[in-house]
Amino acid sequence: MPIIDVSGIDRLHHDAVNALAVQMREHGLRRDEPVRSTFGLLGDRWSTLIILVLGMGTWRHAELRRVLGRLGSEERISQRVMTLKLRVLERDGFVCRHVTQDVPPRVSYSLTPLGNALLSEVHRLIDWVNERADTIRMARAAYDAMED
Amino acid sequence: MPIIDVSGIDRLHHDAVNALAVQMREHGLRRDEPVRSTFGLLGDRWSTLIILVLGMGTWRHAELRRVLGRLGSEERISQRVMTLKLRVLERDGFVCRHVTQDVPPRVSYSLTPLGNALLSEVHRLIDWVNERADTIRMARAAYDAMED
DNA sequence: CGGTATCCTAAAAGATACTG
DNA sequence: CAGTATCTTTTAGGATACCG
Repeated sequence: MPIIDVSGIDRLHHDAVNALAVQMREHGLRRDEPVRSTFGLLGDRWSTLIILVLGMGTWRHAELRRVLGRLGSEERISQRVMTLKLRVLERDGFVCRHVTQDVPPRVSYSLTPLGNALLSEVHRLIDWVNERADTIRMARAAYDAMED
Repeated sequence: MPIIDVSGIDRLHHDAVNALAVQMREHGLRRDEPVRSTFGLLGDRWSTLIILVLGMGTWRHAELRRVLGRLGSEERISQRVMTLKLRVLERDGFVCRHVTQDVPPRVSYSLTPLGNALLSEVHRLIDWVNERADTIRMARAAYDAMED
């Protein structure tokens, strides 16, 4: 019994499509489930950078913001977006938020063990792409040149 | 000689920040360079799904669009966006586009060897997240419960 | 059939001002 | 200091119509 309606889909692909459909329904490939949301983190403008910086240790809010701005060349992260991204990372268990009871309060952020594990995956993926960066750049040049 | 202006940044982090800054300038962590653009693919709404489906073999344009729509539950990918995403994937060398000289032309898409290598990384990353999906879900539940 | 052009909506991100 | 609220800009994505 097919999981998805395969009418109009090449017979050769029926089984494979159904297997993927099962994976999507049962193994969290839907939006807002861990797989998609984590992939989303990797792709957004700041989350991966935040994880890389927090990989160096614990940071105060203000310092973290400064260094993110400096790393991203001229671009700065707005206070609003940084808080937003840190909240999501904290909610998913990648980032830990420490607050002292001083006035004004001192807030600092660091990676959890889960966050450090994600950092390893990020590093692995960065290395993977870098090993192929020239291939990609050449493919781009070839494609752009072919556009007559 | 520091690569970035470290004034106002905790002394403890100077060296690490500079190392990351070097990596960002020299190893493609900037926007539109392979690392960031590839991470972007992983995070967007359709590219990863396209790679997973093309991992099953060669697809005609119309069929690919149908099956993507079916997989994403109710959501459909618009023709415009599918062409757009496929173009980017083709330009970067992940996807191969075949055109026959029939009238009307028959266009089909498949993964290149580089695309298949990326597919492996995607699968690895999906597995990594799935192994931790329950941890993430529990972190979310705890965070949401704590919001008084 | 596959692609493009045009227009429109929604989501992400930035700027700024204000608060405990 | 860190966070929130409000407003604006930017970008991603969708709907539709039309073309070769």
